[in-house]
Amino acid sequence: MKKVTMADVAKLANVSKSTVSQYLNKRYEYMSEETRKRIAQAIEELGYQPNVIARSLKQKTTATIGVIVFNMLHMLTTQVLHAIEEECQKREFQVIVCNSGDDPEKERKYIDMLLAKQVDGLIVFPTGKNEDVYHRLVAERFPIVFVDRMVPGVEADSVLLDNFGAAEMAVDYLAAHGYDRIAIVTPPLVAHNVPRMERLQGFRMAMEKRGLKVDDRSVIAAEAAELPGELQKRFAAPERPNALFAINDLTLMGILRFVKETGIRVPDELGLISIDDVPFADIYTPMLTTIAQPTFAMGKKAAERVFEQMDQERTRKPRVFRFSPTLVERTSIR
Amino acid sequence: MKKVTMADVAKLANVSKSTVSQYLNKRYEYMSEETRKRIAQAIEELGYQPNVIARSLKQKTTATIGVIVFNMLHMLTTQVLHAIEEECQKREFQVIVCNSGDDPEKERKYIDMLLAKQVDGLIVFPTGKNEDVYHRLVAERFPIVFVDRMVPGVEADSVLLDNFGAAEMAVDYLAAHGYDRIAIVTPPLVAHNVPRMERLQGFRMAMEKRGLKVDDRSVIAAEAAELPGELQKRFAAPERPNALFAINDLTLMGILRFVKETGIRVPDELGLISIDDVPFADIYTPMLTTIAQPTFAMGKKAAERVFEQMDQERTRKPRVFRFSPTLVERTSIR
DNA sequence: TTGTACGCGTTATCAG
DNA sequence: CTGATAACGCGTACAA
Repeated sequence: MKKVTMADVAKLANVSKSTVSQYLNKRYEYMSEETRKRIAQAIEELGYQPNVIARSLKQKTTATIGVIVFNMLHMLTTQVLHAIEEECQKREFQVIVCNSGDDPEKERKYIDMLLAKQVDGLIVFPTGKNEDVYHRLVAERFPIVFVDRMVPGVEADSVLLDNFGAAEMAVDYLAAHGYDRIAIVTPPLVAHNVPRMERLQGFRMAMEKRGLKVDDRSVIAAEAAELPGELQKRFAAPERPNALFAINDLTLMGILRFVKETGIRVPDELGLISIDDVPFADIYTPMLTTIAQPTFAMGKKAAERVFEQMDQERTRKPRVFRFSPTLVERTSIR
Repeated sequence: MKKVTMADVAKLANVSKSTVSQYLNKRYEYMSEETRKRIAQAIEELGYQPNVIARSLKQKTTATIGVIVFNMLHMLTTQVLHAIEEECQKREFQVIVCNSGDDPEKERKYIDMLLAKQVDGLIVFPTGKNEDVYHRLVAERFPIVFVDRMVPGVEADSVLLDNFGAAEMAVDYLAAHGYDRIAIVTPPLVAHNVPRMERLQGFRMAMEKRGLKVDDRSVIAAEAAELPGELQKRFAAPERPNALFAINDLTLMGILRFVKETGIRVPDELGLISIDDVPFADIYTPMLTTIAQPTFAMGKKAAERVFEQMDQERTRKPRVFRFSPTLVERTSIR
């Protein structure tokens, strides 16, 4: 049933495979009106569909890119993916999506599989732990771009948030609104997680610049599940913070849970700001002031860059694209 | 650089291509320990990666399935996709994700592209408007399963929520808790959107069974953006509802926006229940009572079914899998 | 146990 | 303008 091939079309149209191939590739110029029609009709009649696999084998290109993310359920991922897909759609490219679950082993395996499948490019939200693979890819000039996180030492295009700026923005806004005991809330800090560290650095610098002291108690780091408990502890101690800066939506959730449990009043007792513009931000009471990432633009840029790398042979120096966050003023800050 | 092929390995190992092929396909049995080692080493040395495309051409199978969704940003989609990906991972399959944006044209185009790419199966959140294509696929016994929505008249595996039961569950729960003027809130009703219609039917039946009257004013249908306005109107009129049943998360958002604007007190003035378990359900005040879809199980089942269809030649009669929703009791109902 | 030769469906080259 | 014929990289009878 699906076995109708170019040869069949050729036979029916009384031409050779080559001619049919020409036709399919729109090289009509050297073709009589007549044969053209015959071929068109034969194709129609047989319901012929070209076999892309065969074409790929010959042309060494698959019109496919691979995307490896570390958490499919994360909203950032979803939105960036969406933008990537949209950009690929324009080019008639398709996207293979893989979820590494932030496991370097899986990531490596996926990269291998995707390469074996001859994808034309790769967009990776990297675990950061497979430097050797990344290096090899870059050395081979294989089109690749990192998103959200970068890998220090690997010279590849990277599409990132201006994490430093985002943290600074948070502190400045909080400080400008009269909060002086600000704590940053984050998942556990691990060195290879660049955005996390950058946000922390940005926080530290901004605090110092503002003359606000930052000590152990200014940074609250915990796994999402433990966060409410951790916060309880911190708020039981003296000099409790009067403002919290959540590094991402997940920690925000933890904070909100804590707030709900204890009944602390936001924004009067506690100012709240976070990175990532959660969908319920303006439905919550109070409405949540956030620092939004331009997820769509980031996804789009990532896709554009792979394509550019594919198109140009020459060795363009890899670039790091820093995207500016947007402050969305709402009412979780007085 | 990436041009190292089986022939190269064969040459270096001093064997023929076939032997290398044997090796790669783990047919070690007919191979001396010695040659095996030589091949292994040659592969290592050259960094050889088999070319899956060539293999696919020969074997007519690509270890790839296509998934076409109508809204990548919807949470249901994300979660189902996640489950699908996970299931594919076990089988070493990969997933090409396409977003139709609920546009039948795009859907059709994507199906064609995926078939041309020789995917081994298809999972579709169908727009419902391409019956001819669906029929052709089913007639050809091409592995396909529908998710979330089904297409009446097309005999294919479908993985769906028990929409009827979900609506009934909502009404029963509301009624049991003393609410008697219940309205259903939904996006515009269009006949080909099966879940929407099923939920409406379930609502109607359940209401009648309970002896609750349902008239024009019991169903509030509007585009997400217009919803708050529509609700305003409805609540200005006499006999305003004292409970709302949101058909999905999007309409829930509209309701919440309306509630926030008008200051209506939930659950005292207004009971609230909705299908889809939004992530902020237990963070919101009051905590939102919801009817959760088993998204993960649904995605898993969908993947399992494509695989089963692929595995068995014989014509199994297509089945419709109805998944039961789960009531998550919280406090938006008194 | 290993090698030869052919086929998978297209595209590219180069005569005709 | 059209048609042989040779790749593309791999799998596999069949032969040795």
